[in-house]
Amino acid sequence: MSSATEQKIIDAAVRLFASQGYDATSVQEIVTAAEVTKGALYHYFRAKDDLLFEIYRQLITAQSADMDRIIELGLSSADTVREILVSLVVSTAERVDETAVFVREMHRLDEARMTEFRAERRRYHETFLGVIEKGQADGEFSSAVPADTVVRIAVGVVNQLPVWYRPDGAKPPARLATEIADFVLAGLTGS
Amino acid sequence: MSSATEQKIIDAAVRLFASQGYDATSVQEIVTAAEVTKGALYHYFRAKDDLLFEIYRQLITAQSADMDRIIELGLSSADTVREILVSLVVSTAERVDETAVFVREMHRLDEARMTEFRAERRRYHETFLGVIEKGQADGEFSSAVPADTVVRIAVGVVNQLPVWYRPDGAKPPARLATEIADFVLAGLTGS
DNA sequence: GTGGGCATACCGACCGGTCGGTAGGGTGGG
DNA sequence: CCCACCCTACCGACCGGTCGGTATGCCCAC
Repeated sequence: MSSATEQKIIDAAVRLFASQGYDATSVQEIVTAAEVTKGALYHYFRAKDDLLFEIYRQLITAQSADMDRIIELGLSSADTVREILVSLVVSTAERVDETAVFVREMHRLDEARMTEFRAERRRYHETFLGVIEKGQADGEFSSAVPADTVVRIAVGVVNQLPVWYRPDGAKPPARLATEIADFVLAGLTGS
Repeated sequence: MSSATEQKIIDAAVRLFASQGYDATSVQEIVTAAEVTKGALYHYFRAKDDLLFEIYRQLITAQSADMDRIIELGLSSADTVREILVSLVVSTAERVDETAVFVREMHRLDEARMTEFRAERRRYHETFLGVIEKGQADGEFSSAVPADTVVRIAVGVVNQLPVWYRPDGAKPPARLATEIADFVLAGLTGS
């Protein structure tokens, strides 16, 4: 449960962190943008980096839930991979700022949170990896390229999306998602 | 021409920026790590962010030169793409720290340098794009997926490489490069 | 002797975080 | 019904400390 004030602060923080970076954004800037005061911020958050962690948590939770939901559908390997990629690209496009912050400032987490976060990311990777390896074992995918490299490539594109994606660009997110999925599947099934 | 002191400063800066981030690294830390003093740093650089720009410049210059050299060989489209990818992956693996800094702190450049940098990156992208489009026009590659998406995917993997690549990992850079190139080429030629 | 290559001491701005205080809505004893 | 009490949400001036940058001068190679 998060109050309206709390969400306003997070929204402002995401926007500012994405455009200027975490360290370059002062707490004062955040509260000014959120139209609250420092007192309010430190009432809800113990420290500035709690904001970062909260942003990550929201993002990872949503992505993991998406993937789990898709896998449970029990589609073919190819369709599962396609759905995972499409949902990942579309949801990332909807949250470019969060993703940009996440990619750039991840390393600023403290030890404990970094460990927790790495575990969650590892789980995500290995689930995705499992889907591809199953497809290769079934003969549905080519085994020419190792599954872990394919996962790296897929995750790589998505994480770089904030660098070039513009909401007002020529290609809508769904189109981009389809193109990326097509390419990855062509690489998996071809040759 | 850069003096030994100048290069020591840049090397130390790259290492520290990569592990802690630009803002979280103080000028004092840099000069201590480089075993020089602030006087020396401000003798060679006008400001802290000159260091950033110098790091980018060295990276982009090297990559552009690599690509130009490969294109001049006049290989087939497939071999040209393969060589570009292999050289990109290998040289990025050799410069993980520089790439990590580049990806994470790029947005901190001031207006003028950002414009200059964007022009250089654009040139790189369009050259790569041209190679792929030529292959598609010749019928050597499939046109199923637009060339610009392929470029985005390729550059995306490389830029995310610092996140997961470890020099002491199981796969040597050349192996990784081959796998990535195989996958991209499978996507380009298949289906 | 003079200028490039530094060293050292220092400045002012700014930042994250604190802390004493307040406004206002709920609530329970009389 | 009401008022004393309290508690949550919030305010904003302020502090210790750090940081990028500068001013000044030494020193040695030419």
